[in-house]
Amino acid sequence: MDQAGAPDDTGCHILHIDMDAFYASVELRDRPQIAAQPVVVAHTGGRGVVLSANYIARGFGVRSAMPVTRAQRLCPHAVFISPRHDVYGAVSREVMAIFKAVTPEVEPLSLDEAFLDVSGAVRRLGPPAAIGSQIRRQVHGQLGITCSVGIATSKFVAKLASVHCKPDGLLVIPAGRVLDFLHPLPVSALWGVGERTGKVLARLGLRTVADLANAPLDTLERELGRGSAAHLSALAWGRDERRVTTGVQEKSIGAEETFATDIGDPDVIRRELLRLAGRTARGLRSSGYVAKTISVKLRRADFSTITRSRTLTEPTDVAQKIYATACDLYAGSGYDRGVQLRLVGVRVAGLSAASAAGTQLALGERADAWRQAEGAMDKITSRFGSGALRPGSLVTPDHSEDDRRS
DNA sequence: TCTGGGGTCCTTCATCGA
DNA sequence: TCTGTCGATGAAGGACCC
Repeated sequence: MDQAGAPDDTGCHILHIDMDAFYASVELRDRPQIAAQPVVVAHTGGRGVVLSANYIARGFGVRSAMPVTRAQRLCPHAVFISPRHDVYGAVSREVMAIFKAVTPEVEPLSLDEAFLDVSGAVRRLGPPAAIGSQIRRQVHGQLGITCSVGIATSKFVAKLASVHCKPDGLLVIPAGRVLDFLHPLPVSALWGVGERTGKVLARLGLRTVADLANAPLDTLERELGRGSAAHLSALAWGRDERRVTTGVQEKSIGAEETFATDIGDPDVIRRELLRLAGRTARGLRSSGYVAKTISVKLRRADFSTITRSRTLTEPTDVAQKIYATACDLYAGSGYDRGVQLRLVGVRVAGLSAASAAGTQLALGERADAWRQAEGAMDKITSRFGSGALRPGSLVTPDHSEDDRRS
């Protein structure tokens, strides 16, 4: 979908690069014998959803985030593959390395996409469109997968451009053509318009970005709140001042789990909280953070969800502390009286560098002992795998720790 | 149809201290 | 001393994204 002729990329220094059907493409690269078949990456045999589908499967109506059971009905002859997150992570690091060889101004958004500001690379590598083409060739040649590149004067328009030229395309939106490109699009194309906001806008008769751009701001404020109204109105006029930022700091770390079948037994729930607290604490330690606020998420069988949180007096990265707080919050929710749950989650926020918090942590001798013990466990699991060590309460005769997963 | 898991951001409400 | 106000902060929930 390359544009014919040389597009006018003057001033278009922002590139949005997005791998095409990333997980599925990696799987196809490693199994070329199924390249002509519909391929779906998902956890099967439970309550999983589709993580990625190749374009053949999409032709049957299969989409990301769709329940696996539905995907199986739509495309029963598809090849269903369990995800290999470690492989995707490794490919992602190679992709990001290619980007960083072009410019240090790289802002990863997820494993498979990033913004690049190439204003500093133009003199060395040529105009933005040429840089985009070079990156596409390099990703394909080096990694065997394809990507799409959107090029514009702002992040938001660059992102829409890459969506527009998928798969395996490159699209430049010249500075003077932004509104021509933007205004015919449906409002759902805007960042921040999901199912809920889409319904509100539809009720107001606003279907295209042009409709939204020309809507009275006070009406939008009344319906959506001041912040969202200003945000969407600015986007609808192509205004997006956000710069490409590198080294974005994480704000929270957590883990959650959906059970294969709903569970009401508080002992089982607490065991799950212990496991999730362990995963969360390991995430904190491997990133070098401690956290001050701990929250639990509890989702009932009918999908209604509550969260409960508590801020500690001192930050922690100790699983036992996170677990104890999570249990307290679970008890305080009243859900520990046999309420059937389909999901539990543990999340920590208010992150700060563990190195800066070291002296405070040492004040609690007991916490410090736990910390040292869990640090030793980290070393063992990093060497022998995550199954090598676990708290005694997670060892059951008939289940491995990870068998509970749907 | 039946909804994962990891996140961010925003809004609203309650509380507390000045 | 009492009351009202205001800003900061925390908690909770929801919408959204990939």
